[in-house]
Amino acid sequence: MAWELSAQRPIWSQLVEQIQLRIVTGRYPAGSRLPSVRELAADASVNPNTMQRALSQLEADGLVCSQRTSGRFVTEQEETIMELKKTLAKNLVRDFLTRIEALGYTAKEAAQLLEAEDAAQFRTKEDA
Amino acid sequence: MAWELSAQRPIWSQLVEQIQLRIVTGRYPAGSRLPSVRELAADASVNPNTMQRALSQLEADGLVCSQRTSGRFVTEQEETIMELKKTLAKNLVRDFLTRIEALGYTAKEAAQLLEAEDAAQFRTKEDA
DNA sequence: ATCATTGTATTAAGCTCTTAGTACAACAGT
DNA sequence: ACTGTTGTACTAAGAGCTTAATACAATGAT
Repeated sequence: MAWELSAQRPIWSQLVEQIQLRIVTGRYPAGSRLPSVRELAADASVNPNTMQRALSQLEADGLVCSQRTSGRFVTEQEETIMELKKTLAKNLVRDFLTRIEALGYTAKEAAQLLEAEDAAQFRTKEDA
Repeated sequence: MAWELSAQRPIWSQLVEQIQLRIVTGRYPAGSRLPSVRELAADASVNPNTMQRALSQLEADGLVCSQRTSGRFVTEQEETIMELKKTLAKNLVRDFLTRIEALGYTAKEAAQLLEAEDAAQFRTKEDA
């Protein structure tokens, strides 16, 4: 999955989310070394300062730690990562429920919409 | 539902979404007169210019129309409103599916998470 | 006719975000 | 010892968002 950045929100914030995603999905495994700030920035077509800001945030959250001159590493505590994954999922679900109910749908109807959309995506993939 | 504004995204954009919500849920019925720009701005604790920008966007989308000096009115075409509701719901579902799958969950697991969270919310409401 | 209210427009200031460019100390590899 | 890479820090500029403060023409109510 490449970097997907929108101008509608702070880029550094989107970078935080997408690096989190790469960590919880194992693309950046626990304890592994991250690409350098400059490398990540170039890959995302973003200024190094912006990437640095995102990484500082991740470091403040305890998800990565920097070794000053040898690079930056993902935390070795796999439990922290699993917990993050659960939190992200729970927030996603909670936000979705809040929004869909604000629109006037019940949770049951939301589940039906979800099934319908999933089936539609499945068909699209099959056709491809 | 009061105005819920975050500093993380452009306020005018959030105002657009929340006014859309008030329209599709019938709080601002089709054909009805909206509060004045200044009134809405004061209610949302926002600068009139910011509210004006949101309303201009809604007008460009054909959801409201202004009568220059007598006020602004919700479109009378209820079909437009119903269509917006469906579109908003579909986008919500699609985005949720995309994000939850990016986290590593299948659509089925997502549905289970949804049920679990809904049950949790139900319990919370019962306790209150 | 008068006056308040309507949408709309304009200018200025302050803020955050982003980019660009530069710089420095600490370490690894040679 | 030297060189390149590392994270980190700083300044400057430009863009967008928000607020503040006005201003104006058109209309409705009185």
